[in-house]
Amino acid sequence: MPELPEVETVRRGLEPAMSGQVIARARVNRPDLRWPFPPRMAERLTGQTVLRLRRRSKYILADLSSDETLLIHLGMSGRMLISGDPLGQFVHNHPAPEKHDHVVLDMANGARITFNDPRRFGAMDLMPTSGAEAHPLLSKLGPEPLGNSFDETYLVAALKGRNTPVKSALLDQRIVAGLGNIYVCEALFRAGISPMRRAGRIARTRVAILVPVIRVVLQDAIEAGGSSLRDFRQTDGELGYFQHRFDVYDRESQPCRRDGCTGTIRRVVQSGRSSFYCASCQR
DNA sequence: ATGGGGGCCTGCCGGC
DNA sequence: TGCCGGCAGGCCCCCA
Repeated sequence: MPELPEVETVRRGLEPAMSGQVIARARVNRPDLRWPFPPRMAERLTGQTVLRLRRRSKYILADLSSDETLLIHLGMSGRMLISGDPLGQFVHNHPAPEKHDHVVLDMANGARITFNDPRRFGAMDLMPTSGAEAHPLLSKLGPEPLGNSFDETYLVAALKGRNTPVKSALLDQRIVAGLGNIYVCEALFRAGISPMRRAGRIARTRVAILVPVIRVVLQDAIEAGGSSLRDFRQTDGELGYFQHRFDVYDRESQPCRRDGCTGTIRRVVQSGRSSFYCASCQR
């Protein structure tokens, strides 16, 4: 579900409750999500201090005082909700447990972090902090789209010779890590590039436009607290609101929002996923 | 190597 | 009101 902006929103939401704080008790309510949890996960979490919370692509990484790192992926429907009174600013107590509450972390500061994931496409794992980037889920990821190494030169080279539609190429996490269906659609609209265009056949000048466009879309979405369509919630349960700013995603048959364009947003299916675009604006 | 499709799960929504 | 098919923001794996 959550793409880079949603994961970053969750990471930022977790920071005040978790960063620098001790996990007093970890409860693991089932043996697996998408994959089995690592052995003795609850014991390995209990008593550890969370040194810091990082994000890589759509993964949250919690570095622990045990020199292990907890990897968290929200899959399609995963939520990390905070309850309790970590900073003395909330009056409510922990809510009643809900179906699909799979992992619960009680922090020594009184905060409770609940991982809820109905579809169980999410994941958690533990690995040594040193060499975490070698984890099988992380080792093949491409550059961070908000990082310095993602630039025109890189993207031109990465798309070169690719016959696949640019839509599929930008969803490929080995090319750039963190984009999903929504933000690829939105970025291609802002760049005026058709999702069906072959990745290797985009003029360099247009790839040069695409790079900053991707960055700005993601930054705009982070500032808006992500997009909430069906499942996504921030750590306080609030909705993000970037969905109100979509130009094309989920806007089939609605008018194009670009000034002066009289086109209509269309939906096509590309490798099993919906693409939304304006055929007048995007070539 | 590259590209496309299936499958994993549950929940929700629209149509009948 | 109830049932059923279709669909969903991700990602791994297999096949051609």
